[in-house]
Amino acid sequence: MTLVEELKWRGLIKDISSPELEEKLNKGGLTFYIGTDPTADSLHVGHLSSFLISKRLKDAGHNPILLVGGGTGMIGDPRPTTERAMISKEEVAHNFECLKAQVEKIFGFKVVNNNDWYKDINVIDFLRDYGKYFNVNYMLDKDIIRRRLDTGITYTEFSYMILQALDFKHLHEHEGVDLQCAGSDQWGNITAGIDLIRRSTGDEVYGFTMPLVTDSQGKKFGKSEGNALWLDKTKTSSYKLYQFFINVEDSMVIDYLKIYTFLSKEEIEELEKKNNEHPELREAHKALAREIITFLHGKEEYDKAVSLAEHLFNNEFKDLSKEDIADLFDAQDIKQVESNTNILDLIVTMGAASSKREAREFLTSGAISINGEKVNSLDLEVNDDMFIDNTYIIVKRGKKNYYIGRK
RNA sequence: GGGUAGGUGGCCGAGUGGCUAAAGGCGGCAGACUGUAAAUCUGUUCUCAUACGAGUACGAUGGUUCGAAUCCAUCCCUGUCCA
Repeated sequence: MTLVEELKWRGLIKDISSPELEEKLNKGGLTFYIGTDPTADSLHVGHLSSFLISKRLKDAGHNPILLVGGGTGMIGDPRPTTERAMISKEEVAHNFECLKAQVEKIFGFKVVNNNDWYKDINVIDFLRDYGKYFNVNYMLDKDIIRRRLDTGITYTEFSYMILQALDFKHLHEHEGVDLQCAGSDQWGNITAGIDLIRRSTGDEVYGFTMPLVTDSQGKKFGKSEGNALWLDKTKTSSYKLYQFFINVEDSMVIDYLKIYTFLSKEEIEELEKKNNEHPELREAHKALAREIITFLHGKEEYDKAVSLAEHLFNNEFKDLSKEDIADLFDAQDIKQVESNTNILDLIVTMGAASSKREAREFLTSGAISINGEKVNSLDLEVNDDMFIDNTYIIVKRGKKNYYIGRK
């Protein structure tokens, strides 16, 4: 299977700038880049699919560069709906440092910052050297701009595509970059860069995008309870990642294996078969969680997540020692609590409910368990006997939300 | 600058003086059923409160009124048309 055939099989190619790119991809030796803006201090699962492409291309003999947009991050890539809130320069700088460190650690690729070349371009040069290559009619024709015309878009965000085109050109001239890949929402920005380079230098460069990863409802994939799943394990524990992937819908799990893992076609087809015959075993889900967590955080973190899940879902934690619990849970997830308090207060201080009123609601609807036993009583007093190994107390809300308290 | 249509709870969207903490849908949370799946059904969903009640809220500020998301004034923002 050639690289392009594999990428297509995995469902990773949506738009491709020209047919000749396929040949070049199969041949190897291209220098390419992929970019992201420092809008937060960590990448999240939503970024993962397109970042993994850089790994696939690298393994096939291409040379990756990761651009973290310290400059573009201060402008804001237009979203389809509304204007972005601006991020302070200090925050962008901070986020940049975090992302750089993270990306180097996980992917091990060279990281560049577009602010390094923007800072020497003044307004007049910008308008003369780059602005002249962009007809406003051309810009208005881009899908993302058109969608914003009825809700409004500021000049700042309107200019974003010029900056990204400029990035492509800079990297083409200074780093030998001939290819840009990204998520499909970036297609307009990529083609803007290809056009700029062709018109200003005559060189032919390429781009391709991958489809947005969604769930079966067509919604963006990669959020748990509405929150992003961060690739920084101090922000999202391996256990949470494990839970997320193990709970993926059956109908999507094979697609996700193709997108998010490096398992071979044969291995994935084998898992597909198992998934069809015995979905309740969730072999495919387990493989998905295993591959991703091991890639991101290592085997040890993965084993820890599995062990924790087994204990929790088999209700085995009563026999655990305090050392086991301290080992299984991340210290950041353990809340300090006091004995001899009312159950309502306990639930609130542990974060399982946001107010006493809500805590009451959960208790009366049978959503709360303590150390594996359902609690309905509103006026239960929490005493020393309820702490495992006289140290920890485990509150469960709903089916799979666990909260750990330490005395 | 002028005309015009708008700005409602996380989102969409009804509501044109009291019965409105504000219909309905989506999303979220919880329960049942399951396989920690999907689908379905049920409850819940501004904040606080042991369900009494209180506080905040319909772009902003002021006003009319016993009473305003609803009327008036000024301002801000968005679309759209004209210049």
